[in-house]
Amino acid sequence: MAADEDLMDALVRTTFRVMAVLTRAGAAHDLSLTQLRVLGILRDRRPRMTELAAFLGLDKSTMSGLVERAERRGLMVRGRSPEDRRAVDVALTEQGRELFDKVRRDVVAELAPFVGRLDEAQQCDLTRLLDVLTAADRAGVEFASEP
Amino acid sequence: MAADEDLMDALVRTTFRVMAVLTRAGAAHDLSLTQLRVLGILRDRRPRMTELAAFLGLDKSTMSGLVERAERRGLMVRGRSPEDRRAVDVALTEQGRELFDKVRRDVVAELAPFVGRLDEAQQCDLTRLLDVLTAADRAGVEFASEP
DNA sequence: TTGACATTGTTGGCATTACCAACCAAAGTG
DNA sequence: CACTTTGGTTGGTAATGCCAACAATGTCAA
Repeated sequence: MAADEDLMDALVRTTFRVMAVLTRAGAAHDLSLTQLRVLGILRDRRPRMTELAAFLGLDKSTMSGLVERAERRGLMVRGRSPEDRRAVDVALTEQGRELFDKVRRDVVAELAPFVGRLDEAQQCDLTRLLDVLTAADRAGVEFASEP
Repeated sequence: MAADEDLMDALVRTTFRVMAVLTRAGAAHDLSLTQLRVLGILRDRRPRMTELAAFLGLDKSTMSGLVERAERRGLMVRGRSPEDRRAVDVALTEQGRELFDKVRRDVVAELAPFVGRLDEAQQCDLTRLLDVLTAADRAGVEFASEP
């Protein structure tokens, strides 16, 4: 059996498993996977709507609704850009940041049992391999702080 | 910085990246991520509705709609179980299997550039590490054929 | 055997996600 | 100043997913 296809299967399996963790952790705080991701992106950025949509691979109109609901919940704010009065900048509120950090802690706790199956050296190996895998196109996939 | 949190970040990043590939490959054939996953599960199983819902972590009623639409498209069939006349067995049709295989090929092609960044030895290492990570609870996360 | 209870799946109602097409407003271009 | 492009919103539709309520079976105790 081809090594690369085995790897792809493992990647897909892992993806679904991590997705389940993120979905559940988000849902515990009434956040969809997408909303959670938006919060993560906004954590260290202040993009405009179109940028955000491009990051996520979503339509502009989808972003409108997404941000609108999050704003109504007090998690984000929209403000017209000073430079370009058409553009809308999106930013986290303090409340949004706190909520994200809370969910992030839950995620870390839920992933711990899995990660704990590896010893420290293996963890480093795995991290490095995954970094290589996703290198050079990490745009828009940030969830956590920074490298 | 803690090795385990670095790893979790890498895992989440990878998850979003693979998810994007799966979503796009599915969408190219009018399949949502969830539907694609259902097809994958049915590939070597013939579960009843409740089992399927449990696999996916979804509500029974969600399954009803999901399977109903897939059946209307000719991808699956539902049949009352012979043993328990309340239960409904779900199975892939030939067409469903073909569609899944087609999408799977697309996914393999789209993942190839990423996987190709690793040499064969690294691929094996990564596969093994991911297998350890998701070991013992691979239920419901199968996408591809079999270990 | 019958009556209480549990399980299986469907239905209806709702909010969210996501797309597209159409639109307004602001910016850039000739 | 027209003309086009860009940035976002709105309205319409379909799909996803939850919950509560329900019908039909199955199970088990009295």
